[in-house]
Amino acid sequence: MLSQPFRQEPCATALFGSPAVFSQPDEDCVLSDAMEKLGTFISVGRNQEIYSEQEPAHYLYKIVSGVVRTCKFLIDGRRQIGSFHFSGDTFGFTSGMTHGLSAEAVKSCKLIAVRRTILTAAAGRDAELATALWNAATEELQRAQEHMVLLGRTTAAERITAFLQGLAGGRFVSDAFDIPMSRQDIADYLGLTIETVSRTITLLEQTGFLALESARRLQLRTAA
Amino acid sequence: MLSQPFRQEPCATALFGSPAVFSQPDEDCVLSDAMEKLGTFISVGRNQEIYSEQEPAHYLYKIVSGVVRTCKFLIDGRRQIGSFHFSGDTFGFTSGMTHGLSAEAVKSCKLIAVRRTILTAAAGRDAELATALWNAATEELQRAQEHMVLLGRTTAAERITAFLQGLAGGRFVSDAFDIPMSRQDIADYLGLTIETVSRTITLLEQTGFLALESARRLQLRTAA
DNA sequence: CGGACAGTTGAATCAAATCAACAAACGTGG
DNA sequence: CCACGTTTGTTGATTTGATTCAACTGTCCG
Repeated sequence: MLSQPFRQEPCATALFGSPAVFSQPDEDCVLSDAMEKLGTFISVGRNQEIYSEQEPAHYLYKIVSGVVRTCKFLIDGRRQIGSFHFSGDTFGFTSGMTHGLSAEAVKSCKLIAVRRTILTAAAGRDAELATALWNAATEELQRAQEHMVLLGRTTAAERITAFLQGLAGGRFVSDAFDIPMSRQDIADYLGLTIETVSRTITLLEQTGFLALESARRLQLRTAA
Repeated sequence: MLSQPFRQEPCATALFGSPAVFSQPDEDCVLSDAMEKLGTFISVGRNQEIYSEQEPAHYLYKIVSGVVRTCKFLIDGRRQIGSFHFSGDTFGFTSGMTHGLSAEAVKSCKLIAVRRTILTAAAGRDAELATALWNAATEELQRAQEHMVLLGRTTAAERITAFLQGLAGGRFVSDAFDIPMSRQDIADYLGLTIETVSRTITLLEQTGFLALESARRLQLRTAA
């Protein structure tokens, strides 16, 4: 199973030492297979909530198709998107009984939902599955850690560049691709405002770093 | 086992919905006990490196005493501290074969190091330990997710406030406590500069939010 | 066609960074 | 114990990258 988007090419800007900004292709399918076997199928529409912050965490989810964002809100409405998830990804990892983030469909999604109790029970009988679960959690942790660097220590242009390269994944340069999320989603993911996102993309286009086919579709050029 | 620092009181500013900014007291000691049994004892001096980014990840560590920071560097030297760890904490979780962050002693530390292979083998035989490992990883993930909100969507004053409240933990107001890390460490943790950290602390002192006993020791007041 | 979003662009403002100087604390050795 | 250099922290003046406020354009869809 090759999850199409979000594989990271050797970073063009050479800013980062480590390669993977987003989720990688799922090498051991132990977890995936288990979820398909144990889970039930659900559909959610665009912008529909899958679960919300503070809600008891009964399920883990695997994405069959679509895109999901997980996010946190401050009381005054400020929003931080923690991660985007794509086909093949598993999300919903939580410590404790309740979700720390909410999850929403960026566009309509087909999901497989597995009860945590069932999955952990299966993991108790299957050491390989237990390891796969642990790996999935640490991979998500690693992505979060990389994202912290982006949020804490980089400029708007660097964030947008890294984000788009992550989206483009292993694609060849000059292959155009779709941006499934809105500018507001990108802004809330990168810790910026919509205006800055828009301006910076325009700037990168003028620099020749990318070419916009439409607002939601573009291609990257190698040149810095 | 009560790890002294870093328990979160109900957030005074009511900014955040969720309680735990940092590590909580270790409720199930399964992991801790296993590590003590399987691990070897090591000492590291102040600012000494425990492991570095990209290095093969052979060990997990439990802190007996001292404070550890984990961090990532950009090629031009910019640094982001991902987390601070205190007595009782376990750190060194990694997906894949190599560490994604480096770890350094903020002040001299006594650690217990356990080979990953040994720990995962033990987890294969002990479902309870496997669960404990998974929990530890997801707890770290949750802290990372909360930190992303801080880095992406809050002001300098909010970051400093949240950080100091996290450090103070469950202490009573007017109990003074030590700050084990430098201003530079705080800055690199919160995505700020030393100057801004220093200025903001001064500001919070003038506001009456806190009282500085010395640069490395202070007490919080409830009043905003 | 027209209303509602979604995205872009411009001008003014501001929070934090930068550049620079100073002060306080620390450790080391005479 | 004090002198001295070094590190760590504070404060001031200025600059700047990103935000804010505001207007405008493009696009989708009944």
